[in-house]
Amino acid sequence: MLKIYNTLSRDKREFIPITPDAVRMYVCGMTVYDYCHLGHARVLVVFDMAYRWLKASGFDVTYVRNITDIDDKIIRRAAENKESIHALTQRFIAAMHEDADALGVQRPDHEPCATQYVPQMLEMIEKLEENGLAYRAADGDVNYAVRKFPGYGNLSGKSLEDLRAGERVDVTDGKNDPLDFVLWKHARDSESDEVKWDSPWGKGRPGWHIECSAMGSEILGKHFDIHGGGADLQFPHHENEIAQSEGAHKCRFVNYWMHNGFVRVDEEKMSKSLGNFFTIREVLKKYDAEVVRFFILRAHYRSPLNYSDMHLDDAKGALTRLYTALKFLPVRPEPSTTLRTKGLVEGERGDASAHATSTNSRQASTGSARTDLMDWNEPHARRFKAAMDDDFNTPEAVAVLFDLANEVNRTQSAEAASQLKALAGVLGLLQRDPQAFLQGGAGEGGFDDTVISAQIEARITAKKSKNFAEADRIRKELLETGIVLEDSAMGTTWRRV
RNA sequence: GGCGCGAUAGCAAAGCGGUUAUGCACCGGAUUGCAAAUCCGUGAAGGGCGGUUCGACUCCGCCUCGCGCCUCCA
Repeated sequence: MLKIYNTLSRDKREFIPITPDAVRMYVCGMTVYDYCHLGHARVLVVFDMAYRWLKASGFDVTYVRNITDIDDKIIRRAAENKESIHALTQRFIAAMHEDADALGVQRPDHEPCATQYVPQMLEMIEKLEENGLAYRAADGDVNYAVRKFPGYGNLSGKSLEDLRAGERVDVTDGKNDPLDFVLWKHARDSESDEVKWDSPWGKGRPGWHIECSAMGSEILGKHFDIHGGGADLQFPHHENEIAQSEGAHKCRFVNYWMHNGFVRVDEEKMSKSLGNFFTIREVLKKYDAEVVRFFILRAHYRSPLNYSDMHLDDAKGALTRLYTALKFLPVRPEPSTTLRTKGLVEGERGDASAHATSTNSRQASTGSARTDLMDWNEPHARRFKAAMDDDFNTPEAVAVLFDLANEVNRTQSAEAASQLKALAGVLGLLQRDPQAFLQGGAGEGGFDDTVISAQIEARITAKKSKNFAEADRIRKELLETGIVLEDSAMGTTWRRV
């Protein structure tokens, strides 16, 4: 039984989908005007993990992660760069995909761009107007009348009074209440036609919050299961989404709200305004993408995650241990063809759901494709599943991986090795050829493979003639370039530090 | 100021009212020509003060400290 911590109820509860066996999930994605940083990487990886686990648990998942391709910062940046909005956003959407792909993030089922859903947004704003929740301000903007929505503040645990008491809310422009937010921004003369859309309220462009409400309901329906995003979106963004969606549709919007914790640098939130951010691609120059993914998954998604080279080094060492366990062992064949992949996915689904629905008969009929690949009754798998079902407790799940690695090293069991690879695969980890990972490294200079092989041969010759001084010299020389040699019964292998 | 989250061994990070988390580092042993890797073993913890309990790292209260949201932010 999967339990999810729901920000709305502030506790962990059993996950019950609206439609049996199906999950509809929406996650707030990126505003594309710059490269993604590690904070974005965390959202990508965390919800990819949730997506994978839901699928592995037998749910038919529809995952939507939007792209904000129109907003103040985009407009400003495009102007600075003297390029079109479209050129700018396309560039950074491509960059985002590169980064996400590198991190092993599966593409969502839908990746809608805000600019493609303006009609739906207009429709929603009109509904809000009809329902008496939106009004046209003197400056031409259309605003949401927050005080007219009774549940405002429920998600973030704030009351309107508390919010008003805060001195940080600007009392400006045409808002009836300082807490009201913009649904539709009127066009300014200075702005290019590229950011102007026709509307019943004249030319303009959508406010930020409306896009998620409109795209969510358009693609997933008015009421869906899971909505996620970074913890900083809890207020006001998600609070406003609720007000918009429930205000327009007059029905419940989302059942489970999930928020991931921040990435920090020196115990401070990584953010653009603080300037303490590292872009994904920057980090990937120094660390293997899988190390970064492992680093993220090794912490619980709701906890803060401190970034530093030291921690990445630590993660690399840990992942190395896992891959080392798989180094000499044959694991079951990779699903390389599409048919095979399809079979795997379906089997995964059926198998896990059979397990999830405990002891019924589905197991026999659906387990076949996957049974040889994954035995969910195996003790490690059970522990892994229990951990993941407990609000996606990946640190615990990863601990199971290490216990399995120990068993592999101890028993040299191909079954254990296969199980290790299969369970790790559920997290999007450990799917590469171990040698490729161990010998990969950042590839900053040093010897190439042929030189290394030659050196290893030379060392073996030296060892045979008991010339240990020479053998040690070669080993030391390689070590200085970051190559570690490991002798074993199977011969000498090497890896990069 | 309002609201919320957190404090676990040298570092990182989980579960759990009583029984080894896990990874890295450390120490001892096995293995190795020596290493590395691996295995076995030891050591190392729960911010402070109270309370509940036969028993608390785990529940409750208070305090201290840290972080976050209240403005764009993943």
